[in-house]
Amino acid sequence: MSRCTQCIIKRFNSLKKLTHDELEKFSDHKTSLLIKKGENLMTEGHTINGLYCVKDGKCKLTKLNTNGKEQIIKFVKGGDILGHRSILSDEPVGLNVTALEDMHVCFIPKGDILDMIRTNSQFSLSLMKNISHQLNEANTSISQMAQKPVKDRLAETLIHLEEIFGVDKEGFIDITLTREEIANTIGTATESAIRLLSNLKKDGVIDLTGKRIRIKEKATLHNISEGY
Amino acid sequence: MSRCTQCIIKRFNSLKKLTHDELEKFSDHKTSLLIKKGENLMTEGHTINGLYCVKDGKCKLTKLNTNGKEQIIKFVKGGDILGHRSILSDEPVGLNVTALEDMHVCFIPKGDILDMIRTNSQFSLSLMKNISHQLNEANTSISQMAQKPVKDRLAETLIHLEEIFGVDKEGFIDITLTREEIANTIGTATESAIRLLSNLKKDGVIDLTGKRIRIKEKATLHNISEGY
DNA sequence: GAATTTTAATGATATTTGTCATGTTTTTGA
DNA sequence: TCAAAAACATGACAAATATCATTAAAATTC
Repeated sequence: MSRCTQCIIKRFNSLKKLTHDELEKFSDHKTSLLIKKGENLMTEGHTINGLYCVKDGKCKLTKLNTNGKEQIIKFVKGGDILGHRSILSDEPVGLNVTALEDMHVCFIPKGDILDMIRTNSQFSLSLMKNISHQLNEANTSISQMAQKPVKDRLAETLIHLEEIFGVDKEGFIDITLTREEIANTIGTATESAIRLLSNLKKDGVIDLTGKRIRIKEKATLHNISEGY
Repeated sequence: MSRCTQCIIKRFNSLKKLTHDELEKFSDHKTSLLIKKGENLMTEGHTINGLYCVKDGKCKLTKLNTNGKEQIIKFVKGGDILGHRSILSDEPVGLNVTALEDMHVCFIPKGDILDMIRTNSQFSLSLMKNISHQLNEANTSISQMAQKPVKDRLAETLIHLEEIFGVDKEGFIDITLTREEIANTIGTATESAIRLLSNLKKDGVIDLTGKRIRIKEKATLHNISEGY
């Protein structure tokens, strides 16, 4: 099995704060796994006993509401880590993590992570920075969900998706989502999301080819996201 | 000036993980301040260089949206700490902190906090736990804002306010908020909040006496919050 | 303590958003 | 490759929520 020391992915997350020897220790205990498209890596309410490092693939982090509706809280791609919030707060997992395409992830046991936090304060600080940043993003999201109309939130989401996943060679946002998933991201009915996307296309702000979305006028989209 | 070692408040937050000597060090550098009702302790976008420990008083944490509307993200009372998210992620403050009544807070410089994180891993873990918990709460909040109707969110908020602030001897929730602040918490128009509160009163679920709110039927309120 | 400002309340109405129904297109899987 | 299922699209309508206008009540200030 490949070694963490050789893995390029660690450069993108808190594991970059570890020394060669520390990484070797992780390598000895880690397991690699493949999560196929549609499968769950973590499930809301369950307990996990370790941290996941996403080598590649894309996933959605969701919450099931009391009314049975799925809310997409966040998208995660290769390079990110998952599960640290749960093991740090010693609470069950708060979100479902579902693969949007096949994913390769590594699992590092909780004990190793906690040991490392005790001995490597740089690692510790990096994890705190990560979660603190996420908390700030979440707070912004609360505000936008509460105050912005659906149209504005859709515009915001499209820009955000392009930022996270980038674009392919033809300029389409490099993620495939159903209209329902887009609706569940912005917190609206699927039909509303479809209608608003159609309008944006009609207005020449975006291109739609099946599930593929290309932003044509980012400035306009940005204005819409701010209510203009 | 009073010493941290003598302060009862530290029992309620991460400072409880510090030894007597460590607290003494904080005491030497800390400053106490009074924030009067209506004044800001922190302002969105500003930089702070330390952590605040709230000795007593209550405050609201808000965000100003691009459309000029205020969103209340969280309520904080004596015992909590503030500003750690910002200094840990090395980002500007993300929220305005406004006193809802006079507050006494202590300020501990960033350098002392960061030093302590490096040397006391229990303190470090406690801070992580705190932020991780907050992140989980924020994610839940996103989901509820996005998916639940205003009425449900109001019911949820009333229960939440009672949990945080408790009740006075007559059973009224021990916090004074304007209708506008309640509206800004649940993310709706002030008129809508007023109407829904009046309905809850008419239905005998709550009592309203001016700004004072008493929950009469918590079970009913809980059902409403889940859409029944 | 009277005047002024802020807050609360409520009706009328407009807008936004959701739901239901229906048909089409695309994707999936035997 | 064809049938079934899922996803997409759109119209018609209903429900939720916001906005505007007005009045009443409460709090603040001079």
